[in-house]
Amino acid sequence: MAYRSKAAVAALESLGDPTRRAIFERLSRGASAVGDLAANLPVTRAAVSQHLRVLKDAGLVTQSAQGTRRIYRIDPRGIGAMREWLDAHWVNALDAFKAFADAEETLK
Amino acid sequence: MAYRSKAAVAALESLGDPTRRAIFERLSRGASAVGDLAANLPVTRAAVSQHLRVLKDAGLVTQSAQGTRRIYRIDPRGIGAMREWLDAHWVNALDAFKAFADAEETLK
DNA sequence: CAAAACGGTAAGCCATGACTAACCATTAGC
DNA sequence: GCTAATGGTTAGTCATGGCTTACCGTTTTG
Repeated sequence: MAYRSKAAVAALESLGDPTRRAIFERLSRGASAVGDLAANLPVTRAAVSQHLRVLKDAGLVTQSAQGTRRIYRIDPRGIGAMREWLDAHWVNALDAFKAFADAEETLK
Repeated sequence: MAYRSKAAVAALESLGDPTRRAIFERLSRGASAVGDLAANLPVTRAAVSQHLRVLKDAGLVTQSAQGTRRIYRIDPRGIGAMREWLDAHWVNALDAFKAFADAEETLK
């Protein structure tokens, strides 16, 4: 589970940036090449390339070559890791909240 | 849905920071006062207070007074918004992936 | 093989934001 | 009412990281 949570942390870190979120959202609607992504964003191709590297290192996207074009697409595993992280903390939070509510109750 | 996704974005933005994640993880294991949080973190109380404000604005935590102490606890709604955001993009990604796989198939 | 298309990389600039120190406000307890 | 406890706020510093420009490598195409 340690490596899972590490993946989740990397994913959270990555999606904290607005531009990376924009890239991620675009890719979730379909795979795309670097230049095509950059054409629809207010930053240069170089910036997009750098962001894609971060997203890839975080396990959120995968890359495949098609001639000179690099096609990027969402890697569902990255989302999965985040979901697990969120769910774990959600369960914790609900337990803690329940305990809190019970304690409140017994005080009355 | 717009306001939901806005909440999700704020949550993602917040949890991009390591210190805020540490605070969030601690709170998911139980409510805590500002001073107690700071005592277990490598930053000052002031920094923790600032982070808590961000987390609160993002809908990830709630606050309640107990004497002079401010008790912070996880707000499950924040996590919920993030889950929805993730799930929406997950579905998109899976659809896109399926379409991609089908296209690959028809090429053979 | 030459030129074009496509992207990754390096160096450098600059803005954002995380942090601390100092101060102020509120509540509790003697 | 005075003191301690608790924490929010402000001003200012500094590092992180996002962006651009320029350059280089690879693959395709004529």
